[in-house]
Amino acid sequence: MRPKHITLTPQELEIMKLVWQRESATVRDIYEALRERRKIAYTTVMTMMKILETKGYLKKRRQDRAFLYRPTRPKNQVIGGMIREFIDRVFNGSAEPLLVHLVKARHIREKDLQGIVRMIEEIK
Amino acid sequence: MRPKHITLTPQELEIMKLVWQRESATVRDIYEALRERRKIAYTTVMTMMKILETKGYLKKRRQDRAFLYRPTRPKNQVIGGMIREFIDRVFNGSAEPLLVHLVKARHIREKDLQGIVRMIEEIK
DNA sequence: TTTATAGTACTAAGTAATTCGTATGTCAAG
DNA sequence: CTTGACATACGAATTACTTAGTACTATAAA
Repeated sequence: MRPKHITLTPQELEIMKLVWQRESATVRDIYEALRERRKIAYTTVMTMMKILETKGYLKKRRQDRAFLYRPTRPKNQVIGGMIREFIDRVFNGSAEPLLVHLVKARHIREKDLQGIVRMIEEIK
Repeated sequence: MRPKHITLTPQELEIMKLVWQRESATVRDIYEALRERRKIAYTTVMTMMKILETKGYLKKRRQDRAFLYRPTRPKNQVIGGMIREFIDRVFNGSAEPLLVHLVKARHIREKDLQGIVRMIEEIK
């Protein structure tokens, strides 16, 4: 049996993106960054960051009076897990149909497609 | 408050996949297909299919005593919407980082990568 | 020293998603 | 006619996710 995949919920991801941008951050840092986009309470952010800590995505240490949070895992690794979960859920674990969809649906600009071709050539 | 899902939830998707496979299906058809994989109640499937109908993903007509459900939208269109939502949420709307990730993380088999290169060549 | 401020801890409530039980109706077999 | 199988309708419990209020603590300012 495949181990249960614990991925980030939408709001958790939103916060993690901001922490990754900063390397480390306090609740207030993230609160203010979120506040620029929408109404949210300080304690809501605190609760979410505490959840992210218990889930093992953040670790904290005290800095002066407040906690300073740092990511425990690199962004690429976590995002990779989310892609994996998406592929499992939507395409039954096969990545190729996703790739086909991306290319065919023209979600990608022409010049980026050429970059992809070069990348593939390098790998093989 | 969590933003309402504009796309299919995981369980809704699981059911829609089975309906798409069959072109049309009764609650019992889907119930039996799901039952092969996991324990689930008949009425649970019925509730989900009713939800999918009110959300506009399925339409029904009576066949003998039971309802026969049909998809209202093609699979490709719905899956495309889910990919779009994923890209928006995880990559802030930009598809290239996803593509790069797929290629670099070796989620794709070598021969499929070559197929992608051919597909790109055809497009341009 | 008293008060205001900035922080955490704890609790709880609202909403979405998932699950299933019970009541009820209909039809066919006995 | 009665019974059993199978279907829907309706209601509701459960779990996950998101949000935020209130109480308390420590520091800084007056």
